[in-house]
Amino acid sequence: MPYEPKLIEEKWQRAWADAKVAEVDVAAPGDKFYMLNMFPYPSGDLHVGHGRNYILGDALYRYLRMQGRAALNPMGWDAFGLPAENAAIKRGIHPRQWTLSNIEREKKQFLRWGILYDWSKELASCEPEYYRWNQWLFLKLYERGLAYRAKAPVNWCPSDQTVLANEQVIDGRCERCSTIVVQRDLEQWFLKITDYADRLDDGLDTLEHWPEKVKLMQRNWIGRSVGADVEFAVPSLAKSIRIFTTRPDTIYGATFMVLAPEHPDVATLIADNPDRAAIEQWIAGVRNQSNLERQEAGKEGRFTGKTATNPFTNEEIPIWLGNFVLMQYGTGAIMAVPGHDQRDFEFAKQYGLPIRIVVRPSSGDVPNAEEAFSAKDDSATAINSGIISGLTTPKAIERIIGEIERMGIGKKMVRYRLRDWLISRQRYWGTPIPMIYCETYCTSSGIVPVPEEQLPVELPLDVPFTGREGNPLAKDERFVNTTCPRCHGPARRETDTMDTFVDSSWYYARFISANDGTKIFDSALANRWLPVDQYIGGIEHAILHLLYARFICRTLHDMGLLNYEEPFTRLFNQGMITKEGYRDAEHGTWVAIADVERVDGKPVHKTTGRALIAETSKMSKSHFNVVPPDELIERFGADTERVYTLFIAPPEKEAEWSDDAVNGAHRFLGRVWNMGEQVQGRKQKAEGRSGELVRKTHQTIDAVTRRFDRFEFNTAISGLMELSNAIGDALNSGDADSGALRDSYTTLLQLLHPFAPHITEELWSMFGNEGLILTSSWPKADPALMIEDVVTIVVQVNGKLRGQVEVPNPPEKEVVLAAIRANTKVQQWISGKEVVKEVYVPGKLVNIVVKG
RNA sequence: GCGAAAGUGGCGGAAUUGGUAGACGCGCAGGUCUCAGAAGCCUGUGGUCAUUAGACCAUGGGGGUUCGAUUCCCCCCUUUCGCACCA
Repeated sequence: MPYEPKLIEEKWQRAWADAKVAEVDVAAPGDKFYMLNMFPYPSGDLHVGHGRNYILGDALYRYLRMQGRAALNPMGWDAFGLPAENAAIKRGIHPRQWTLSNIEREKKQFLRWGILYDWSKELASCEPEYYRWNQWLFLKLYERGLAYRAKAPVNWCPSDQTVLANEQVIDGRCERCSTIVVQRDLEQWFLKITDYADRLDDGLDTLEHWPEKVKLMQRNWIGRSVGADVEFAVPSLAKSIRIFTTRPDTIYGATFMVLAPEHPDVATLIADNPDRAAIEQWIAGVRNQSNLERQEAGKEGRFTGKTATNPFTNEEIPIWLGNFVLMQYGTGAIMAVPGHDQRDFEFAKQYGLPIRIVVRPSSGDVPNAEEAFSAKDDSATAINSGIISGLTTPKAIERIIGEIERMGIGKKMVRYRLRDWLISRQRYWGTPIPMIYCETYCTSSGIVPVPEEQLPVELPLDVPFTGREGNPLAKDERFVNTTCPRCHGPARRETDTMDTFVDSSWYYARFISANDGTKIFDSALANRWLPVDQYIGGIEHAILHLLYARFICRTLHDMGLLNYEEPFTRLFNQGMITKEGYRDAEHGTWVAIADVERVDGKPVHKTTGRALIAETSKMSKSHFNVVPPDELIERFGADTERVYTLFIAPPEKEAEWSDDAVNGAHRFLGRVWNMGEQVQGRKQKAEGRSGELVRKTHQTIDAVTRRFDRFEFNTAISGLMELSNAIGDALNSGDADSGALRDSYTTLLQLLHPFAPHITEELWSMFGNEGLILTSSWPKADPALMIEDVVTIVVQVNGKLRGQVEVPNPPEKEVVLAAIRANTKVQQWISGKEVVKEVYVPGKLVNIVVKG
């Protein structure tokens, strides 16, 4: 019978589903292993690039099962978000309907791939059963002072009438309509992640099994800087301005001060300046610029007309305003040390401000006219710096901070680049923020939280989607108008919804109690099953999602709901799948494959004849380079796609999809299939000649197991190909008896099962085995059976390969050297020469060093 | 600009601690089966020279350490990714 995946794959998918093999009773005892693929946004069609993530997770899941672990592998849907709303506007489908039908489609795709999830714990963040706990979490954060409302400059799209997240701003424009994004001051809800900056930074050190790259990205994002706050007196106004610096040791070189144009003291400073009107106009111009425009404008500044006193040199230094100083970082004011900061240097050059050298690099080189010496050089020394002259940089910093604190003008300070998390979205398809504004102001702010027992604040479903006028929620009077829970007077509901990153910051815990309508999750169970032992997902979530999840996990810890601070013990980031696509050589627009033809071997557009260039990039609809799994599965089967996907490259690396190379994986499975019948048909004994096959089998068990543990799926599969080749050789040569062949072959099936689950279940049952191969035990390698009878010792002369000798295992030095003396080829290379040295690496090689 | 990772055949990629470079697969070539093709199956396949035996060269480039370097150290080049006026 030929290998026809179509005839067997559905059958086993049904068998696994009927047996509910992946369902886990979280209350039952067992050697738990919680693995999790990042839950996807249900966008509709999945392609083979998406498949990589889930296929490798499923391979791991099946391996763990066979190892006897109580493996939990749940799946859900990150179901709120912008595309659903856009679909509603464009095509008149309700976001909920659009989302649910996408979920249905994607779920079918998972089934077709043969992926096993515990669907009894399925969740979707757009359902009230889920988002009511999102709201509950928000209330708890509010109670603890971790959720607050404040006016803040935000990205505002004037066309879509909404706030945009930073990641929705592409090159200064709205990702949806390409309108230039402007900064606007709006009242928004924030979560106080900055309170946890230190703990989030410190926690990274405990994450041994996270990729260094991700930890580094998070560290940079948090941007912890140790320095000092220092007050500079402004004598003419009888006040002082506070600056933050990481290099207080250069304070003797501070020859001017620069404030952000938004700095609150600016108005006072320029109040009596004759050029006040012009300066104010300049400030207004800067404030109106987008961040992008502001940076592209280059460094610009204005003199306020006032001076501050450098507390160490006692000089009066001018106070400037500068577009390169950010109000959101530090105190919005800096002491400028143009001798040792490149930015200050450029500004000083531009406006003719004095530059003073106060640090000598350890190399002794004096700074040149082109740049400031700002490198981190721990052995540089302070010069022209009064009390700290002669001290190395670290010592000088310590000393000067001591002096600043003694003088009472400042103190050591740690600051972060990280900002508080803005979670308000003027969008419909998200979790309503459970807050009420009392119109009679029964509280001082008028803000009253929705009482817990009134949750969930449900998203009304029958709202019109017209597109251009902002959030439909704000227009729904039935939703907006309510009564104050405190004073029962008239009140209005908050109409902003939450950033969907809130939904995904705690879902991993909800899976444990997915169907519990009484609480967010059961703490005892969560503490047993969490943290997640293995988290799998894309590198694109290296910062935001993972940082938010680590933050929320800590707040849940502080509420006493969880007894650990890090949600994910091990993290794995799979690489992207890429494929060649075509774009117009001139305009760069992507062209559908159907419109490409080759003329003289060069790609051109079929109808316009324009020249095209081939370019390999991330698989995506807009690049017209997606490979849909359906056709592939129809032709080769899901097992082939799975094996190819994992064989293509190491899983963490980017990999280019090749339609040709898929054949190789299919051929391999075809050979395994055909061998099954041959192995079964083989009856005779070939006595005592099975050693080699047995050895290869146990070596393969050992190698594949080790490679699995290290996520080296590509080499695990190549090892299985080697074993299958060895079985094929044994069949052809008749060198192994039927028992050894059977053992070796069924071992191959078990080792192959995590990669190719359907074909291996089929062959396993064909061999008359009881039960599923999935629930069989992972083979164990017997080290005694792995040992070779004979080992090959490599002989080098002066480090060059000159021959090899075979000796019985374990090799003895005397025997090896005797064999080498008997080897004429090797002797030719050393005869007549003086042997200086013989290096013997036991069991591996001999290197003979000769002279002359 | 700062930071990180990576450069190995025509291609994807292998190579425990420094110890036979190129496993496994794709592609290609030859053969076999077939009326023919497809699919199988078998053999070969880094480069140069040589009829062969074999020799030399070869892991981005250049140096170094070592009996021995894809692997360790220094310099340079290229590519990819992240951050980007964060004081």
